[in-house]
Amino acid sequence: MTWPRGPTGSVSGVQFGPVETTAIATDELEATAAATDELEEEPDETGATESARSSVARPAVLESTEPTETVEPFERSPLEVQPASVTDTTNTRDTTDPTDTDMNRDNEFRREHCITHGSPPKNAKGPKQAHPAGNLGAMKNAMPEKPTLDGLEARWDGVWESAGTYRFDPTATREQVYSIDTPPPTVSGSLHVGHVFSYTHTDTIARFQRMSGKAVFYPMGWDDNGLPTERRVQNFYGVNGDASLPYDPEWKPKHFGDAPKDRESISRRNFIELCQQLTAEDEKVFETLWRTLGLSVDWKQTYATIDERSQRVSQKAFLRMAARKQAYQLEAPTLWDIDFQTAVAQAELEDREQEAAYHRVAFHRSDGGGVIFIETTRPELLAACVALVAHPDDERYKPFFGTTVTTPLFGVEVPVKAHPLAQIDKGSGIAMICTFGDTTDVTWWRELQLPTRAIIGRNGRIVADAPEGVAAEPYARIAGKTAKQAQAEIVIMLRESGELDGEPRKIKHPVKFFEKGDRPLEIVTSRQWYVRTVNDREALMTRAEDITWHPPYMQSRLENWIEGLNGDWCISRQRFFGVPFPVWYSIDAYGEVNHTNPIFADEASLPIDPQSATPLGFTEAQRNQPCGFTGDPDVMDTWATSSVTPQIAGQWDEPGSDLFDRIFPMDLRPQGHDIIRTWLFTTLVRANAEHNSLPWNNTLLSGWILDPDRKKMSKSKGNVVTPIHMLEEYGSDAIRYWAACARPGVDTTVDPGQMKIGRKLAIKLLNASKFVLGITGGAPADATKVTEIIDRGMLVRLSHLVAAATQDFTEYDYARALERTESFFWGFCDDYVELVKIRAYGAEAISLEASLSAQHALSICLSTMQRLLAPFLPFVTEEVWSWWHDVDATGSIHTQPWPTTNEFTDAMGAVTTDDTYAATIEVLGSVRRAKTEAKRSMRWPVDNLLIKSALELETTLTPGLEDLKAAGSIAAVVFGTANPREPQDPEYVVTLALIDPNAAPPKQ
RNA sequence: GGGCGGUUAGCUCAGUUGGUAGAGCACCGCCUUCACACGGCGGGGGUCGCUGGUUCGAGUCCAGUAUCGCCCACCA
Repeated sequence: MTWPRGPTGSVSGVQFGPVETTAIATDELEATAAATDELEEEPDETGATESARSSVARPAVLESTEPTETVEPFERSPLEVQPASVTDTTNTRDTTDPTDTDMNRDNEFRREHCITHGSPPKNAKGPKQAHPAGNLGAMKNAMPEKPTLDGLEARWDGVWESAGTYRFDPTATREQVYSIDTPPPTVSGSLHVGHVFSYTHTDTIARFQRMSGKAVFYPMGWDDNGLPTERRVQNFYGVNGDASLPYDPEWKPKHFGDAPKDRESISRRNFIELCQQLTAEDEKVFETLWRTLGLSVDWKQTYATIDERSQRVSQKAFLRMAARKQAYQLEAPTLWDIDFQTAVAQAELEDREQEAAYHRVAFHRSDGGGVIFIETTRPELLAACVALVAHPDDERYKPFFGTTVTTPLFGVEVPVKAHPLAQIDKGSGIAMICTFGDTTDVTWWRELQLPTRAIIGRNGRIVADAPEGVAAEPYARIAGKTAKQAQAEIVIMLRESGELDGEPRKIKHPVKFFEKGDRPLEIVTSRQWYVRTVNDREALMTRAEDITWHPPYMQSRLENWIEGLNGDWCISRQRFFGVPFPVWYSIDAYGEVNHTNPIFADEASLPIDPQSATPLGFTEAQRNQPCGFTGDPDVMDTWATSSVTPQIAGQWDEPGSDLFDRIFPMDLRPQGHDIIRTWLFTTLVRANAEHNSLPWNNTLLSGWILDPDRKKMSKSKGNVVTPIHMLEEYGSDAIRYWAACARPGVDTTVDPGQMKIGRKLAIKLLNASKFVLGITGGAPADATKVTEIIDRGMLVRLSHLVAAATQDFTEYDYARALERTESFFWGFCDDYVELVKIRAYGAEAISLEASLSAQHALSICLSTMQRLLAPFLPFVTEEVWSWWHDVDATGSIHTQPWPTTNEFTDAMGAVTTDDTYAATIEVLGSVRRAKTEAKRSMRWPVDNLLIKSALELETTLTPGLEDLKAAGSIAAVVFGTANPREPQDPEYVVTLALIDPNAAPPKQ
């Protein structure tokens, strides 16, 4: 056996205690110290005495047991943790003189071994016995005997609300503010786990910014505007809105959820009141969810997209656009949903694969020279045909350009035109242009200056009267029919006339739908309000580049969209529950409405409803009368309101308020990537035009939530998981953990496994906090007390973590910050705490300085861990923080400063590396592995640990050797030189020389 | 048709300047209750979609390609 070459007497300030006080367990010594000397003392068999003996050396209890001159560990009163059985042995402690002169090293190490593996368990028992609930009341917020996550949500949500923890400071300057353009959820929609997912991402950022010292402006809006709400109100109350009816203040709904099919017609204002009643209920449900989830929203900063402010802001912004000529009105072909009977915008389209059939139809050449075959999927539009078109280079049709043909059945003479959009290889290469079958028709119609022959009505049926020049008799057979019925009839008629060549060929092709609609869109001519976007393409593209995108690749989504813009933004909708246009039109003496000179409302009068308000210079009696006026019947597109959410939340409309200037341009727009072309784009359009600015500097895109089959979750698919159930089952912190693990923009699976891990982490934080605070007594950390190299090494690591996590958050990579912090935290629990807990408890042989060093390092690290985890696990971190901080006096953990590396400067002293700490836990891991391989408990005593090292590991390891020995129950450590000829680990080989596999397990 | 992203252990996913493949879960084994059994320790498991190229060296860079998903498009 090699003699230890380690330090003599004192190791890094660890001073060996007097021999007389050493507790020795006989059995352990017999089992493990066989190679060393005989025992010198009898063990003390009584647990109580052991406990007492070990406890007396604990710095944490000294102050409250015996006022001695040697110990003053805490600046303020620690826990009352001394065991009842404490005896006056305090003074046996000798912290000044190692006096090892009479001892040979063998004895010294053996004794140390005995102490460390014999005492700590009993030591550790000390606080547990000594922490009756009554005493714990001395804690700021009673640390429970058995910590639990249950009930934390309700408890802390209440505290935060009454304390105003998340209130925005309206006096903060723009530089001090961090403002968030929170997405207003559609309250009439169902709650689902996707909400929880993406809002959690935002909340982690908000909490980080708040702790970083920013005044966080984090409002909540409710999107109760638009069609989903209308649809619910119609079905729930059994009513229909009718803009032509007068408001009836006495009117009350007769049905609640049991409405008959024939609906009652009510005025727009009555209808809107119902919408507001119903959505108010929905908002409560959402708020409950958000509070349970722990969103750090300022609940004083709320709005609804249909409330008075939203209407005022929308109308004000509209009037300004109209004044700038950015908004204009036009009668033009419009994308039209025949069921909702409203115009829809390009952004609200989606393609759906539909069954269709090519019908090969003969057009007779007017010169009598035969027929030209076209192929169409919409033969029912034959009566609406205004031209044929082929590609200018198509040799087959070149001869016919400029000539005319006659439409089958209806006998209309139409020109044959050339246009580059016509595709040579599609169908027969020549297409019929109808007004209007699709958007290409509109392009051709406009660019080739063709006449209009509209036959599809706003209800989707063929209109009653044939357009001019169309044969009336055949037309009568399709009039009044739906498109589908008309198509069947036309096929019959074409067969009868022999102008259908062959049978229709079935195909599948994409057809444009309104995203909320059930039947394909039609294109009808109507008068609508538009906002210019196409002409601003370049400016918008520049704005898109100026936004910082998280993740960056999402930028191309917007650029794609901007490049593909093919028309201005149609903002008027022929619906009821929305923001009305603050516009009237005069009516001339003949009853014709004058649309060219709209009468705009005065900004000061907003919000107004032109259906009930009277324009200046008119009386209400003149409404809808010749020489009178009429109100614009339409409402704004939901995105026309949503696109000014920064202005709404910032109270842009409030005359005396400077709030808007303090929060705009905002810092962050979080949202789903599915609404880049709508919400993100339109907000950009509005801010660009109105403020010549970005609406916000960053946008954070969340991914989709997928069910376990990797399908997008949606209500219609019936695979939606109710978030409330998950929150109840796993706890809010656990759900937040799951959400925060997902990188920005990454589609994510609902994963109960990940939620369990989050719960595990939260529970671990409870227990680790309880344990550490049990050791330190909850005293505040004092960086100057950290002296041990091993403690400083851990803090070096911690400072790296803080720097990295802070950087992650700055880059909106909350997930990486969480990953790092979580990983460090488990290492802290498994390695550092295990390594130093015996020293921190302060067994007899350990110096006060060494013990305090561990205690204060533990305090520093615990405080840092709790704060770093606070953005992710707000409930459990507040709970454990409250155990050792007076939350009432010094505030919530969520308003504490975010950790900075400056906090560690003093504590780290001159130590700049974690070499010793790293090497020590590395060796400790090897010891564990060896014990596991020997199928022994981690507490199994090791008599002699041999470390063969190719490098000078000894020097590195020495400062932490006593901790290593204590944590590994190791009596002695021996260093050897590695044989360079043996294949081995490049750094070292650990051999547990003397585990006696036949020995009995250590006695309890 | 244009664009974007994914493809790494059975599963869910990391892998930041190219340098000996990672985590958690699941699985297997061990340790029992001395903060935590809602625990601890350890182990097995991957030719990083495929093919080329650059390089001393490629999961990482380049060029193709397959496949899944998404966005966009003038889809007769």
